[in-house]
Amino acid sequence: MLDELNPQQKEAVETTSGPLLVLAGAGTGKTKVLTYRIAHIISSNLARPDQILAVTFTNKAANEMQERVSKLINSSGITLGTFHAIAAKILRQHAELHNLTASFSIIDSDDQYKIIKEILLGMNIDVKAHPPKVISSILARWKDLGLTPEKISYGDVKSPTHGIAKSLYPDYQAKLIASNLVDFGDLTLYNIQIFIKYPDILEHYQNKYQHVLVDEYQDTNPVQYLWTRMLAGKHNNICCVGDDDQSIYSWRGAEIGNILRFEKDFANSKVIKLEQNYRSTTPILNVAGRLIKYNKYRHGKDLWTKGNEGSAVKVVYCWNDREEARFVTTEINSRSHSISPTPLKNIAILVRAGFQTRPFEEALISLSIPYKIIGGMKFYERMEIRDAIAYIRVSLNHNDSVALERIINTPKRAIGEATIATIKSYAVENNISMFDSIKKMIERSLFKPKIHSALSILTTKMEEWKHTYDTTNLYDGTKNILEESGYIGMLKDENSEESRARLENLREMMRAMNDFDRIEDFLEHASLVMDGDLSEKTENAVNLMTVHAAKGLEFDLVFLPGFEEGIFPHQKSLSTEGAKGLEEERRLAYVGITRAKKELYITYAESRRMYNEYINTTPSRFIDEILGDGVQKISSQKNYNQRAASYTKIEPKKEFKLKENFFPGFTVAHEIFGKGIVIRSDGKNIEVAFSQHGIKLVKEEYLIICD
DNA sequence: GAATAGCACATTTTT
DNA sequence: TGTGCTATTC
Repeated sequence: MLDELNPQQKEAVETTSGPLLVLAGAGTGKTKVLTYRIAHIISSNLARPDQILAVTFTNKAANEMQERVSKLINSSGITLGTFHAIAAKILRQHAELHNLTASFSIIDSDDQYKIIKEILLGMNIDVKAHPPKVISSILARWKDLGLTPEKISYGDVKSPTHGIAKSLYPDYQAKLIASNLVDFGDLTLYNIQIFIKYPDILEHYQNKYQHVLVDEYQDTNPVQYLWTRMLAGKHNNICCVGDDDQSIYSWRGAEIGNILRFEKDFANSKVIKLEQNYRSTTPILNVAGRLIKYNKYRHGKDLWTKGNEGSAVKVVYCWNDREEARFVTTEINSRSHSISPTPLKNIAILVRAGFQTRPFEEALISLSIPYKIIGGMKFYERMEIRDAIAYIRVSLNHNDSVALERIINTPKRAIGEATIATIKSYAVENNISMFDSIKKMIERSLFKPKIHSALSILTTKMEEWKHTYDTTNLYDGTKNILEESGYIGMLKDENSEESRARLENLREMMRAMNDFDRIEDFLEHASLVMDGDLSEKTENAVNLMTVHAAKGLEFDLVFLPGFEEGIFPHQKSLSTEGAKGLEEERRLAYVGITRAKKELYITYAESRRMYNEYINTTPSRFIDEILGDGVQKISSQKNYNQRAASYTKIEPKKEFKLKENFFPGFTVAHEIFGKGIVIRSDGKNIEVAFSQHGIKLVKEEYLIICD
């Protein structure tokens, strides 16, 4: 088994005792080391599977690791999952120590905003001046640092909004606990609080986990760092794998210092560098290497690869953002029509920020190139899914006021703001949950008849639904709740394209539920694991996503658009984080570059539409930093004209002049050929790339501009 | 209490 | 550019 590893990988796999840091550059076989190490520990009888703890950040990474380990060895029994999932599991064992029950729910950011907003309104604070979103992220950062409400000092208050956050923090926590809820940050934080307060509990886990492995160590925040350290504290067999050059989550509380400090933190530790890259060509690695060398705050690694082939990295000038999109998409189009086409699923457009995707989407649509956006609207973020889950949550846990409020008037039950307000104030006065308050108010006939009957039906049903899953499977149970509540009826009555899609999503969710034994397991999955789309179709489509979302992925052909000052590096990163921000932006660019296996295009536009107007941009400083061997600078237009000559019948010599009305990049429509994009124009004859009919030369009078 | 219209504001990245 | 929120009206 170990023969498949290079010397450094082998050393990392075989160094099983004591603290080990594996600095694994992009594409150097990091997951291979982790999985082989686990297999090696088990097969050499160094530990049993249940004595191994392996932690990742994303569910995707956890799944991949699980899969690859099980191919090597019977791995059942190992604790393998994300920080959040494992911490949730541990917290459920000891929930009562935080005044929770084992069935607590995990809320997402949307629920957080709602709770925070409500507290703000109660405090008579302007929600516009202190947005719940901002406050929620302040609280999250504090939790990342391990700061509980009583630990917030005036030094942590960096703005008026921080001050509001400080004063609201205790109420926020109290509200969560009262509703039997926790947020993301609570999971690991509550864990370490328990570990500190109850050393015997910590010791139990320390004894159990003889080997601890952490993936993407550069992304750990202080609490996660402490959590891992505590759990590995006894046997001290901790293996952290990561790449300081790929630390791109500081805004989420990650501390690159954790990985840079490793040798100081763990006495007698060993550090192994993996530098042989199995992914990219030499030109791509050269570009990546030149760029990242500008960073000061790093361990320092040099990636290399066998063989010297590979086409040059292209740095492309475009005159505006639409032209940039046009260039990229026509480039993709020509690949898929070439003799040896690159499958679309091996092509990615990686943007710095979400708003950049729009011109690409438009251009891809007009050329009829299938694409998928990764990390857009997530399945569980859909309204109907959240509503359904809220119904289930409040049915199982009547105290979950957040879920109750979400669905109390969905479908419409004539319960408006005013009624909800009276229920809440009654709840506060009597120190009971909203649900109990409704029940009491019904008993005392405090509602008007219409509302009285609506609420009494709802609460009675909820008490029934609490036991729905005792006798039925998850599919039927959920269907029952959604039908009896009128939710499905509401969507059926609406009978629109949208409502039918929502019903289909609900069906998809219910089908997925049958993979679980207990409803509680499904709820946990929904709040922690259900990332991306449920339907993991590996359809052949171009991948369009942010660079952040692309971490860990690889593609034959990668486009990195928007290499302009202000976008990449992003202005906000520079203005709020200064030099550190710039280094993180550079790491982000590094991550983007190292996604490419065979070919890489870096593009920049001279003029870009932001908000509503065109602004002129400056090429990114990163472009200057990567120039050198294996880089070719081209201009989108020139490049296009060369190629256009080879596939169209137009005489290549003929000079086209731009006419004001039909600028290249404009979407136009033709009566017969349909929609297309203008390539160039001499005023009378317009060369158009039609999505259905290919490139044609048509007269101006037959075209209309669509945008 | 629900529906509508008008207005303000946005765009960094997310487990 | 579009969306999401608020105020206004029914």
